[in-house]
Amino acid sequence: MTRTRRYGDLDRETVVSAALRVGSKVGFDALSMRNLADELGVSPMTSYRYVPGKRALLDLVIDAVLEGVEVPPPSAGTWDERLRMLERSVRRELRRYPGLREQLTRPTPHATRLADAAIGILLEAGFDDATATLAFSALYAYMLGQLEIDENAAASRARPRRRNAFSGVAPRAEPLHPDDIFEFGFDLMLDALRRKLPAR
Amino acid sequence: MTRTRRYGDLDRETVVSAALRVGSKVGFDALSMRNLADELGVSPMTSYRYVPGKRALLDLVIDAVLEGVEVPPPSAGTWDERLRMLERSVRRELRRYPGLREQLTRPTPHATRLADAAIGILLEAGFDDATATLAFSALYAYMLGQLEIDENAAASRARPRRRNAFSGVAPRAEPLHPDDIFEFGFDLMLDALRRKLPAR
DNA sequence: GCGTAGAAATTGACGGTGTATATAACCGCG
DNA sequence: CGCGGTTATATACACCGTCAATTTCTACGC
Repeated sequence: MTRTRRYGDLDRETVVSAALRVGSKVGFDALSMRNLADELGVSPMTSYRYVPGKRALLDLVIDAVLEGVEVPPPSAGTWDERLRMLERSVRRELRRYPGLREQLTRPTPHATRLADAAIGILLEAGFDDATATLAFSALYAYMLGQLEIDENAAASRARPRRRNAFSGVAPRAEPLHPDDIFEFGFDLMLDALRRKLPAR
Repeated sequence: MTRTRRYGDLDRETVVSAALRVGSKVGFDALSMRNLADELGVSPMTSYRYVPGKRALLDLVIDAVLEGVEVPPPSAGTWDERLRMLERSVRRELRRYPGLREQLTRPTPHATRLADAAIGILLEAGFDDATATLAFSALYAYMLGQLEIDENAAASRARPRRRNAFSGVAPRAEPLHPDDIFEFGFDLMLDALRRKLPAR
């Protein structure tokens, strides 16, 4: 496949998707410009013609992943249902590529698109600017944190070292599905938010 | 200072605290076994006699920082007040060392001590095992996520590149203090949790 | 068909990383 | 003093991101 590459047929998108592939295979922490070049069947410096550097490449990868998330239209349900769908989609997409999350450190175009959408939903629901902003921040932080926790837990599981729970999955209860853990906290926030809404 | 070092007077604790110092100075991402050695006035491989490797060193650093957090005793207030104090302390400690948080990937002894304490408080409050676990996970995830968000925001601020909000601090509202943002979401969760408590 | 400009890809190097291994320096004890 | 074990160092390896110089290729005018 990547063997028969002809002179001109490399472009930014090909590089980005190869990076996504390599990252998924070896982990995004182990993604390097060199093994990316191997995947492309090309020498290490070649990618630099299509991408300014590694940091920028990762931003592009993130953005490509987030591009797949679509915002539920108003017809999809009430504000809280739509918010849940949106946050679930983002979460699902990020969980598809473990290790990518920690690279999400900057407001890429699609990240801001999704943030704006979430805030928009909150504004429509009747929250004022400040509250909508705060609520978004809370929901987003929660999602990020929950992702981080279960990536760490998954990593611990992979390298067993010593059987030890914690990291959100407590010692006493039998292991719960990450989705259920996630929904629990999300519900807490939505419940409290609903109550903050001015009566209509 | 680190100049007059005599033969035998190096130990694990000295190494760990030097690592904490270097990390605070140059950022924990830029902490290396080599600049750590410089700080200690010693050659690069020396630290390996006191610490198994870099990953383990970082765990020790984390644990040392978390050691400083004390659990509020029952006399300190109601369950929710104590939970808030605890989470605030952890947050404050982690914020003191930006960049350390992303190294918190494993259940070090003091991390589990604090997690157990938090779950303990929830159990005392009257939650059953499963709910206490879930609630802890939610509160902890939220704190982690909020820390991540404002570390990223701080990094963006440091390297201005392009004036752009997002990352939890939305475009429309004037910048809020991270503490206020944090408390907002924390309140949401506590409010909802209080309501879940079986009537007494 | 040929020559050539410009794009595309490569080569090689530099300074950095974590760490395995082998060696040297030191100190206390007999 | 000498010897043994602890402690520190030196050296080396494989890998990293990326700058700079160079080579290879392709498309186009003649």
